[in-house]
Amino acid sequence: MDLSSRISPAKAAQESPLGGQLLFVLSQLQHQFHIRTQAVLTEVDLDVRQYCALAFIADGHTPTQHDLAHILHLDPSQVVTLTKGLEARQLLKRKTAEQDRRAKALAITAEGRTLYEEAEGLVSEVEASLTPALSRRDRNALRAILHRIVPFS
Amino acid sequence: MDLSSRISPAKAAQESPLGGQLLFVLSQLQHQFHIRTQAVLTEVDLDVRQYCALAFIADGHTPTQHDLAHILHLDPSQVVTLTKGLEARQLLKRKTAEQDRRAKALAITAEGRTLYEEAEGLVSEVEASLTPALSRRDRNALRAILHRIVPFS
DNA sequence: TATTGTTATACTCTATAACTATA
DNA sequence: TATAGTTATAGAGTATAACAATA
Repeated sequence: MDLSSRISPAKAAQESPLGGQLLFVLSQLQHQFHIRTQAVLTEVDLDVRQYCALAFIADGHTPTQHDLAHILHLDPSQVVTLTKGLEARQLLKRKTAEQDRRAKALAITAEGRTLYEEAEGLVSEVEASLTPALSRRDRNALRAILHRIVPFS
Repeated sequence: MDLSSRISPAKAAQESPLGGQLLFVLSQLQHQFHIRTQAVLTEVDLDVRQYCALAFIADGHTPTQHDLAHILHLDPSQVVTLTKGLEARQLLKRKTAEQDRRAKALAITAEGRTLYEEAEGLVSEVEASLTPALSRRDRNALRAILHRIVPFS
């Protein structure tokens, strides 16, 4: 079989019409971030979803489960499992919100913050390793561009 | 309840540690592209996956199912369903590859190309609508940056 | 009457194993 | 002996419906 006539699938994709579309490029990039982040987070026994939940509350603000479901695009029923799991490990607390006794206010614990900071270091390394061609300034510029495209939703 | 003291979940996420991380920003952006593309593609009765498969072969090259599985990060068994569905609609042909009779060479049909071109127009509109703050030149620059980060995998 | 969270469950999607044909 | 594709099925992940408590 004439191997020399076959280019790699990756190169073929890049050169095909698919390779020029943001839909695809973003999907590929996001996929790389996800699997590589998932891999490093095993070191702190977290998955990407748990990490994002901790990152969301790491600055000390206390959103509800509903808020978390909204920003992570999860069903509220999935957030129950997610937050209970983190609470069982003492990484966050779920306390009845005083303004609305139906809601649970999510608050990070001291242990949660410590673990988050360790995890954040690992995730930063992934970010750096996936953007080797970019300086720190370039990475910040990219972040700004991406924010400008969709100012969250 | 004091609504004025509660900011929106989206704004809270943007201002939280989460909002500064490429992992999250890319995930959000990719999610927007996916759901909005999925929505417009109903007009041509395609989903995002089918669209990507057609885009991959739209330039006339004839990858195998294995190649398609690789670039779309799908299990080979899923590609069977995907490609058979498109073949049943005469949008592509699966013919035994002459160099390797185990493999199926995927080739777009005339009808497939016509439908793809229509779909591509719809997807371009989504891209434009999601990047309103960017000129066409800026969008190309972004594509280039993203390609530079991860030159496919 | 609507909303938050919760549970149980149905549903969908993905991964696995076993197989055929070919290399 | 390994690989491409295929099928059936197991497993994981997600969405739905019904409910309790609160607004």
